[in-house]
Amino acid sequence: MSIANPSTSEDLGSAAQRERRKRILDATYELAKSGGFDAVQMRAVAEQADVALGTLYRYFPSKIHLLVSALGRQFEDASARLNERDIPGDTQAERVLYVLKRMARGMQGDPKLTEALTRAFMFADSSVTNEIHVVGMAMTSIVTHAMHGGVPDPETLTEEDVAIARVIGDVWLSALVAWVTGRSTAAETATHMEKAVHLILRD
Amino acid sequence: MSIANPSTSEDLGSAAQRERRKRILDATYELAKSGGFDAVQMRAVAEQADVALGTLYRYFPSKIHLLVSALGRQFEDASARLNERDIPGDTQAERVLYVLKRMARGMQGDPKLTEALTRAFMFADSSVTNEIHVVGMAMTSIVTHAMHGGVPDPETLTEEDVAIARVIGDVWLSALVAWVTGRSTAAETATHMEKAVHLILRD
DNA sequence: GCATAAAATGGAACACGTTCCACTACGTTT
DNA sequence: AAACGTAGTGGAACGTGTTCCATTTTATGC
Repeated sequence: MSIANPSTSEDLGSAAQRERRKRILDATYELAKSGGFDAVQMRAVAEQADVALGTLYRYFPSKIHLLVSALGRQFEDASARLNERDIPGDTQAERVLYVLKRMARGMQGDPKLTEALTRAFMFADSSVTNEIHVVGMAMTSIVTHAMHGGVPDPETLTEEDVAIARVIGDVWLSALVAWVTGRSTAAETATHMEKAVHLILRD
Repeated sequence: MSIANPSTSEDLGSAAQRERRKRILDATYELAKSGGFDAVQMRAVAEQADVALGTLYRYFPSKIHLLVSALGRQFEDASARLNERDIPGDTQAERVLYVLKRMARGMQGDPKLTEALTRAFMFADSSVTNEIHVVGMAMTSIVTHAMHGGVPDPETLTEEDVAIARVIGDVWLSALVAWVTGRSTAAETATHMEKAVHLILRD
């Protein structure tokens, strides 16, 4: 009984199980990318991952868990990639806007995928806390990293910085939802984020 | 053919239609209040409103439209009530926090209702733009009103003010979602909002 | 009043998330 | 190698949002 909760546990189980989990997340990714939230149907995911429906549910107890886990993987990748290099910009605001715009560009390139993952994130309840936390940490890490123009030294990372990062993350999430649901355009979203960041980070 | 889109149209139709619409929204409210999002089942709403299922769908084309419309009614009421009186507090931050706390208290008193309405709001797509807009306007109005400590004179209401109100609204929404989905407590939410508002409004 | 169009009704039917179950395959222990 | 427990399978079944349709009721124009 090594995988009590395969979606969050550190213990990833046997090679076969890791393989299955990967196939499932890959199938989720593909379906989300081509058809958005609605296209990620549990039967379709199971079929494309070559796994029985029951098995899918053993690995991920709901569609929301599945999608939020996929989102977590995306964010961790993005965070790792961004943390590799230094962030250009002379002020905190400039650097934060740089990474936000970069992320926005990535998301606009895959609108269906973004829609699916954002929807899931917004719909998640407390049973998805662990998966959500992964995403929240990645987001905070990305913003604080940008604020400091490099990997944040734990010394210089104040409470205040984290609070700021969270507020920016909140605004970003709201803007993202508005964009994903077709209530605002990409350009409006960009303008809004720009205003918000300058409001919060007046270096 | 007077009600092409009864949920958003200004033309509210005949008395019988207005009456039906009200019964439906009341039923939605009751069900949401006692059982949250999941309890607002279309068959249940129809039955409680004493209306056929098909009729319910004629008035509100989806569960989301229904719930967001109910949310709009709530917000308009709240906005109207708040705009009646002056807001106590010496600084913008104090006044804004005053109204946000007031609203938070109201929502915490009806957690199921809040959960249902917030969920719907987060899940709404572009087909619900009109209903969403009602909510957004009410929110902005509440915040700008608080910032100015009274009904905002259109003269003194700058672009900047509106941008600030929107950012605060965004943070508030994110915080609300976190609370509603059980990912943060009421106390944490309050603290977070306090920090955010002081960050944004440094009078 | 009557004819006609619009709205409402009751209920069947469909789609997809989720649950459940009987059965099979696989790996571990002895 | 046999027995046992866990994971996986295939598929039926259920709940709820949504659609559809035949029929009845209500409203409107003449």
